[in-house]
Amino acid sequence: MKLSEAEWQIMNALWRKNPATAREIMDSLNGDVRWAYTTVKTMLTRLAAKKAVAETKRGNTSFYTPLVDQRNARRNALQNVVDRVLDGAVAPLMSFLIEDRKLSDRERKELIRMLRDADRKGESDGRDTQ
Amino acid sequence: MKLSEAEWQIMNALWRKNPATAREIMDSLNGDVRWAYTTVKTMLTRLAAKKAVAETKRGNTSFYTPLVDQRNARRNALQNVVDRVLDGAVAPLMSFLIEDRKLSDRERKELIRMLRDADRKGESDGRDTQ
DNA sequence: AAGAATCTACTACATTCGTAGAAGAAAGTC
DNA sequence: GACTTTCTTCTACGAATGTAGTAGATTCTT
Repeated sequence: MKLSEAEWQIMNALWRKNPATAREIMDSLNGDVRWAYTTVKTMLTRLAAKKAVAETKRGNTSFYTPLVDQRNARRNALQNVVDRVLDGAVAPLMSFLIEDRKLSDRERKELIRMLRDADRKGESDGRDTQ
Repeated sequence: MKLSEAEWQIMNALWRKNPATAREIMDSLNGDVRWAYTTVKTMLTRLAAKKAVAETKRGNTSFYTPLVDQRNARRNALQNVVDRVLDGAVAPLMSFLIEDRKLSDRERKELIRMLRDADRKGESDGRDTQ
């Protein structure tokens, strides 16, 4: 499942509120996105065509629901970025997280904790993906 | 500077070997990419048009050089992914790194170290971006 | 019920993207 | 020098993307 940037906007709105009508989605789009109602409808129709969302009618109004799992979709997108953009390396992802200071103290500490856990696990089964 | 997926392939090849001719780039493209020579040329022409690469002629052959900084280009791309795909959150980036086990033991340990450093820094200036 | 507001389905249209092919010029090979 | 290989520049072309407009059907409002 490959989504365009505009489609991600819609999906993110839908994941936030589900199910939702086209208008609700339009209203909950992120700040810098200002689309005509019919633009939103077009995107939804396209997403329905590629089975990324389901469309259910009640009265003359359609309600939309995501059919793809958010976590999964994101993982695929990230993997794609690693492959295509980062040329397969995850190191740039780490520097992005750390050097570009996208993390709050809380996030940083949480990440350290998660890593320690993974570290313990990694040692026990001795895996080394690199 | 916005690059398409195909353009990333070219740029990554160019960053690996710089300067390079169209044929060298073609030959050093990543495994799953098999483009006709003229396809590579087309991409290079387009990249030159958008000032992402410079083209210099020697004899009847062009040599190409990246004009955009790799680190920078990647950072922008990642920021864009965070904004559009991850809806502004970095948490999914962390789980991707950790849960999807993209890290070798070495990378994991390195990451922990980097985080500790950043952590110390974060404490001293008391910043908390979240 | 008449008019206003809202929905839907269809159509549109310029750009960008992926992916070359053709034809002619230049260079390498024997 | 003739033939082969390789480069370059131009042109092409369908699919995907971003971004709606129109017109007709429905529903709400008073």
